[in-house]
Amino acid sequence: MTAQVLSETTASRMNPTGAFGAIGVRMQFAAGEEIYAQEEEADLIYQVIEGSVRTSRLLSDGRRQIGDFYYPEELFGMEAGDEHRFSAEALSDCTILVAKRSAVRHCGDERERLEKVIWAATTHELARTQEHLFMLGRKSACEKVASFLMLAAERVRGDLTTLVMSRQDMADYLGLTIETVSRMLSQLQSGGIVEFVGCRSFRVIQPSGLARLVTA
Amino acid sequence: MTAQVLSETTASRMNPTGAFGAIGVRMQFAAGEEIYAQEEEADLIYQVIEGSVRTSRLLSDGRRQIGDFYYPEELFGMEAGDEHRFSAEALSDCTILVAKRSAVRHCGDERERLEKVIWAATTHELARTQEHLFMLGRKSACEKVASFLMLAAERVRGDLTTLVMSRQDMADYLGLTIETVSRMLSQLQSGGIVEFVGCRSFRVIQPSGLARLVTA
DNA sequence: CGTTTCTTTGAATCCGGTCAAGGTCCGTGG
DNA sequence: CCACGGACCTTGACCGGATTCAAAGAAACG
Repeated sequence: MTAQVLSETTASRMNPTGAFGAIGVRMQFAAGEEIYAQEEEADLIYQVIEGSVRTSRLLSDGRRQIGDFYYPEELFGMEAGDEHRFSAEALSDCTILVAKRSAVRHCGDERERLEKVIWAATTHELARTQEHLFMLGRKSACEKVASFLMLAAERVRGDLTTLVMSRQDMADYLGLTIETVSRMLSQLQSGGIVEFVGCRSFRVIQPSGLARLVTA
Repeated sequence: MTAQVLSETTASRMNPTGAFGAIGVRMQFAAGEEIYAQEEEADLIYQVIEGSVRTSRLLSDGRRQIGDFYYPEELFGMEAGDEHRFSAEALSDCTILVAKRSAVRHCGDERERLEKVIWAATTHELARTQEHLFMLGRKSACEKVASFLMLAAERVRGDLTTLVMSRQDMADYLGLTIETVSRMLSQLQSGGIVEFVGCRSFRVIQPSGLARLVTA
């Protein structure tokens, strides 16, 4: 890990309201850099301050599954019961707040609040993972891609949504190949459901049409 | 829910060491009966005492995804951030210990222990879900079925493993059809990897062959 | 402006799904 | 005790959606 650790005082000066306040340390990661490794045991918990992060799991033969994408303010790294099943990498250059879980215990009046925050993030993570699971198990390629776009669009205010990840990342999140993702995107576009502006930004033209494909 | 609620004193007499001790209530469910519904909000947490349970999610068009299977001593129902994304049904006749989460808070000296138990179960659940997610996204039909058998066999001591679920349940857990599951089982059997004794019990003949297919 | 990387599109292939038939296991009742 | 019926499981033939392989096009970068 070649990431740069900022001093705790600097961190506090820059963002005194990060989820972990005094016990967190800021770190910088360059795009593509690993934040933690698969099978690494860790007592750490992370919060995105700036940039975005993906968690992924790699098989020896190169197959990859992406767990999730994380954006500013979101916590990640909760799943380490004993060790991480997924690794985490910076999608873009980013700033991450890192805190030691065991430090929460010696945190006095903050303790209660911090435990609540971590608990909420963990159950939220579980819910998201279950949603993702369902999508992988029972949705067609077209429904998967439509769901993905819909989720991305919901994160944004304003009608233009920009994707922070590559087609390969989308494919590995959805359990598809890049070619299939690309084809489905073209199909959704020629069907008048969405419109792309360059390959990383799009606009939903027919929300109802998109919603129908998502099949909740 | 037509399940029968046993009195708390009866419950305590029958199993004084259930995870939730005093605050738990025993309930009986018949095979196939629903324990809680999809989208039901609940502050409850459950422990299998006897029998087995599956969680599942149904789409309006009939597609179903099974979340997981639960066996005696295991906790389930943790994912209700706000509401359940999956329903839970009894696979066989079973006895379930049900406790109110909010009751844990007023539990005196037991509180610490109970919170720890629930926390452990939740992170364990998250880890299992991630494992399952990976399987659905990136494994072939054969690898999925092999993984399923391996997991089932690991739960058991002695060489004969009995499956508590139908082929349909397996298929809906693995994101496949019953026909494909059946074909893969036949294939594993004719390849000398496993041997079935009736359609619900099997024995692993070649552990290394099975492990190779699981592709960790 | 050239090079590299990422994305799209097309054609051929293959894995898993669909449809259909037959088999097995069990419980019920004659 | 055996015959019948229904639920579950297996197998086969065919089909189709997603992958693979290949090439062209677009975008990012120095």
